[in-house]
Amino acid sequence: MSPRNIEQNEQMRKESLNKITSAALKIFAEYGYHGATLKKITLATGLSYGLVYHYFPSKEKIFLYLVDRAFTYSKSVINKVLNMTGTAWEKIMTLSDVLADELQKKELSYYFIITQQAMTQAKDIPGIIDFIAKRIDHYKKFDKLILQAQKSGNVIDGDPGVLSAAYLALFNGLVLMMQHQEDLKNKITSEIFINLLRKN
Amino acid sequence: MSPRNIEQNEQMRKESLNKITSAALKIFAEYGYHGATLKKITLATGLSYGLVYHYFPSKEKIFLYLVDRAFTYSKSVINKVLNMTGTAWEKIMTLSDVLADELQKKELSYYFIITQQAMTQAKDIPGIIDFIAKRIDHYKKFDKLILQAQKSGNVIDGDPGVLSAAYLALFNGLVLMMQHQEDLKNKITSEIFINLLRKN
DNA sequence: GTCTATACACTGATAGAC
DNA sequence: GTCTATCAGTGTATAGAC
Repeated sequence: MSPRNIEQNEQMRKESLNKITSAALKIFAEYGYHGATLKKITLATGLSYGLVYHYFPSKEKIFLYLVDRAFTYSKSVINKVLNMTGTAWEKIMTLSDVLADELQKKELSYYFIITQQAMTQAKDIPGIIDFIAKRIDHYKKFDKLILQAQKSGNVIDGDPGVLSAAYLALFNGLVLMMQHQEDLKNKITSEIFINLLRKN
Repeated sequence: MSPRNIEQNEQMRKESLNKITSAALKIFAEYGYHGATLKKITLATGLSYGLVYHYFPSKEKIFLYLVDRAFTYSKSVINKVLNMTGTAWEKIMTLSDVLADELQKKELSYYFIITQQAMTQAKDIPGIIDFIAKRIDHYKKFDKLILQAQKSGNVIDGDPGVLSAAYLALFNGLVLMMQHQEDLKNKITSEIFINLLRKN
């Protein structure tokens, strides 16, 4: 019960939890919600089977925990750009740079994939729809950004909601495509995203 | 054994098979490969559980059958456009029209979704990677089309492979997004696709 | 061709020792 | 905090009657 032991325990706890969540993220992303089994996850951690239940009460809760982190992550990326100084169009260009950059990283891809899964294959999880609805509002900020950039003549005409959906769909589609098409890596630039919206 | 009975049997066979495959397509698309259970599928057909195994030897084979049809379907859509008369750019515009149109239909969406699943969540199926690799070659024809349209100055500069990947990714992303965002229906026009590639 | 009943493996979750 | 052993429920697939 000495201070040192408490500290050590806390450290062990952190490490194990981290191993579990990052293994779970990978397995969920690679096999889908139902295809991901606790066995696959624990095998990927190197830890024992039962330990997962020391940190999470159920498979479902692990998934929801990760989906929540996914939204937190993507929120932080978007907010960082929104809070910059500059015109709406400059912000869109910066966001495109950031996204093209993030596309190279496995982690963000995984987060986007499990969010996709939550919305499409996890109907069995009670309350998942509300869970996401609460968190998805954030993306509406991007609609406003597009509207502003339309007014300044940088973005093509059209329903801002549709354009932002297309922008996100393009990103999402590329994330998925890169999962099984390694040769695309490093070839995707922000130009692709910008061209989708740019007026002349 | 009279001719009439043979005919009737053939008819019954066709109907049941059709019920099974279309129900399976829907369930696979809505729940993911592993989330789709034979129980859900048979429940959706209205037929009995065991009957599925009269037509398919395994769940896996049903899925592969549908993935194969998915490629056949998308091939036919692309080929129809490619075989038209006109410039490369005209063909791209026509394809964009067709895709925006198909996006409204449930069936093509389902086919695209299960193809996506095959590539991301179905690693458990032995030989699935080769199965897809054999069929995916077809999309390279679109790369050539883009290259031609670049030469005539209609499409932006850049790696044709990347551009065609982005074009497909955009379509794929929109398909997925429309699964859980009904309000996008009828709002997506071919302009979205064309703007991704258009030069000035 | 269609159905119900059943075998068998796997999965999520729990119990209890260390 | 970590582990192994085990239970109950579900899923795929099969057997056999009609």
